[in-house]
Amino acid sequence: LEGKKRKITSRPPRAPAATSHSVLTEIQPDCQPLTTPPKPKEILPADPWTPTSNLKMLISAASPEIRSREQRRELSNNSREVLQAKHCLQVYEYEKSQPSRKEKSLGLLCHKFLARYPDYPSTAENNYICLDEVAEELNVERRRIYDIVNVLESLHMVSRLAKNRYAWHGRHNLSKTLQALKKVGEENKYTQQIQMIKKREYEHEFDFDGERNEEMARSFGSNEHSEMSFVELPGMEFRAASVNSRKDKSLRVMSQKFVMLFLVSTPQIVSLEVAAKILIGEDQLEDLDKSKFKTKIRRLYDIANVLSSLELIKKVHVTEERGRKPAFKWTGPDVLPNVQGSCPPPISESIPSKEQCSKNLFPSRGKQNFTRHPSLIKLVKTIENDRRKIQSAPTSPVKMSASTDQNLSALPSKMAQVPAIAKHQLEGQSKSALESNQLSPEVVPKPETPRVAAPSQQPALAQPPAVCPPSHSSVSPVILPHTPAGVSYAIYLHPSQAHTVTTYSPSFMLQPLPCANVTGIKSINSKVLNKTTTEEGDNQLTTDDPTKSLTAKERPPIKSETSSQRCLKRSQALQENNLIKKCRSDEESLDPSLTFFPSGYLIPLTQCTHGNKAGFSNKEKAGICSLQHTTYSSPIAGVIPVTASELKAVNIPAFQITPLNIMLSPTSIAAAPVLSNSCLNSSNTSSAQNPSSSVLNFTLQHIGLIPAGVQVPANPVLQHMPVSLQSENVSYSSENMNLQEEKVSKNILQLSDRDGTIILSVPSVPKELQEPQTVTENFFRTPGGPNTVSSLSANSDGTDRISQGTLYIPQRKLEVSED
DNA sequence: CATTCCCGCCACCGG
DNA sequence: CCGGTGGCGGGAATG
Repeated sequence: LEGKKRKITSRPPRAPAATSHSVLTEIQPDCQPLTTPPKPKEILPADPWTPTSNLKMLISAASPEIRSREQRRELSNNSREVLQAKHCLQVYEYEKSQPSRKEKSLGLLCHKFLARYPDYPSTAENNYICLDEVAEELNVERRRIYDIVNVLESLHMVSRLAKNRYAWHGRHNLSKTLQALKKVGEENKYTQQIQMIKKREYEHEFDFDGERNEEMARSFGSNEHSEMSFVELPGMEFRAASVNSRKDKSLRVMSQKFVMLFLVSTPQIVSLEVAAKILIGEDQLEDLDKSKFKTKIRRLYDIANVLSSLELIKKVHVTEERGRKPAFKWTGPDVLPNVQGSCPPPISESIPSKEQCSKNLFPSRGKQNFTRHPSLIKLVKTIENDRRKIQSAPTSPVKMSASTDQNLSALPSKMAQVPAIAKHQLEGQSKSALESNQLSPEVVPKPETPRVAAPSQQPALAQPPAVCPPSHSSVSPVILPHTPAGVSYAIYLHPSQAHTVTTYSPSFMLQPLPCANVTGIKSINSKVLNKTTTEEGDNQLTTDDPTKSLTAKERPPIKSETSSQRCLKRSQALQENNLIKKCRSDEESLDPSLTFFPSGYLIPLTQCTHGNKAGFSNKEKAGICSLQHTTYSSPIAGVIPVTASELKAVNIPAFQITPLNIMLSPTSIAAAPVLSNSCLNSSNTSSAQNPSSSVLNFTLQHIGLIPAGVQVPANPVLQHMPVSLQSENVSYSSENMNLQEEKVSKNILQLSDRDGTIILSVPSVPKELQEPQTVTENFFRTPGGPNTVSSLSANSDGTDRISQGTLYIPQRKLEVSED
């Protein structure tokens, strides 16, 4: 397998002047000598020597532009023949994909690879992978397989058995792995590091190097131990150990770290740049080696491609003032904080004291969830001890104990039916997603099944409730995980009220109500929301039907419209154009009076039907808003039914933001008086995948915030309650974002984010908002803006304090776009 | 030109 | 010592 094929596939990139003829002559020779045996592409059905076939080849090989150009030219000349040729050509192109580079992309290869194995292989089965075989079958050099396998290994989707041999585990371990990774990520203070980096670049890089370095050093200093090694899963390690010794392989570790970054940062978007810097910085901080950086980026692309194939992330672009940067968005399953028993990990940025951390991380009961990590040891010795105990504890041959934990995946295949469903629900299911993907990339199945806090509601398979233990937090939010459809159903109670509800009483359960539309809220929203735009892109896999989506955006008839099943999704172009117009028109229709949610936050509820997911694939296209039936009810006050389409419009956030104090602080949320971490966490997880995602995000944020703003008076009206926002969520919206969101963002408050760095901007501030706002973002700089803010920052010592700062108002908005 | 990232050389390591 | 691994970076394809 020498490099022969390479020659074959590669042809003159551009043969502009070349007539079909000249090109042909050139190509022919090349084609002939093809030596690579089984290459599909080489197998040309028709006789290669025919002019037509050559032409076909040529064209197919040519880049689109050339192709079209050529076609045009040809048309003018001998249209007849050419036309035919063209036709054939097209057929060809479809049948046999063009030998473009994309065909050989790691991502595609990975897809092929993954297609060979089930996501959830039965435990008993021997799922062995022979690298040689695979390489051969997939017709690629082995080297490439290593790339794939290495990142799969980093996720424990495979493990090495021996030379050339791997065992396939599929996604059984995924959730655990992710948990572990998240944990480690938190321990490593990745969040801070990210902030650090962003902050830095923020301030024009080296302007204040001295200061920066100090901070940098400090932040990194705490995690000196950074030479993080491979994170293992308890059950897995020795298996691999038999043959696999070095676990610190860079690609593997890099992959893990990369994933950690996603899990730890709140808008689950990580730009390559930041990732690269962090991954480099860990080892040698301040080694601004350019080539090194470049290499790192290359590697990250490799990893990202595989992760993308796994549908854990997807490529997006974050547009800032400085143009758009490549980034990736986490689309994988939301990672639950931890085992049930443990208290929910704090919000990503707020790192609890070590003791606390250790407690949280290592609840005495949940043994299997720990990762053995050196860095941890360094950090907390006590933890280490705990860990040992835990780890040393006997582990059943089966990877994980299927006990009460959420390891449905571990369930024996017997329960096949149930488990299957459960799994899907639990973890973002990829397979189905893949299939569905074709239709609409947008819909990413949400891992968790919706569950209600009330025991009664729990599905049979019920995993541990997402709810945090009552004892744990003063505020008891009821959190419902997201549904695949993207409808989130979390209910947050007013702190005061929630407070009383330690156990989730049925009374709080949401019940579906007839759909009624709520209007006016949207208008409100428009004022407060941040502006973010997401361009929808699609990857190769996704085929989007532009036509469909458009209609949805139209504002549904207000008030009486019942089931407005509008598809909010629309083509990018349309989106862009329309948005603006839309926004304007929409704005007019403000109806402030419609402030319904007196006391708790309303969160869209979906019926907890397991079946939901199943359907998603179909619907996505039709309207991502298959949510139409979703009803939202306010736990406390009346129920306000809202149709899905309205969902976006309805957002709570609007008035909630109105409150004078806006605390934006991803990092310091913990500092908030009464705060339920669990709540926050769960809220964070919402990703912009869903149609209403952006709105949801927003909502969630607020929700999360609410708990933080504990001070909320009993008075249902939230008006002056301090609200802390998790800006991250807000800043970015999914591709499905609809007009309202857009306009919203424009009109009022802008929360932008540069890659997760939160920036709060208030372009046009409503009077009510004029007052000083509280922003909790440590590194807010004071550009001299009119707005002053106090920022709450977390100090290294673990204490949070509030410092004065100025609200930073960026001129640019953050845009996340897919490409 | 910039972004992506394929390709495969070759060091390294385990057997 | 051999063959599997996989770091690494040139530079091609693509945007």
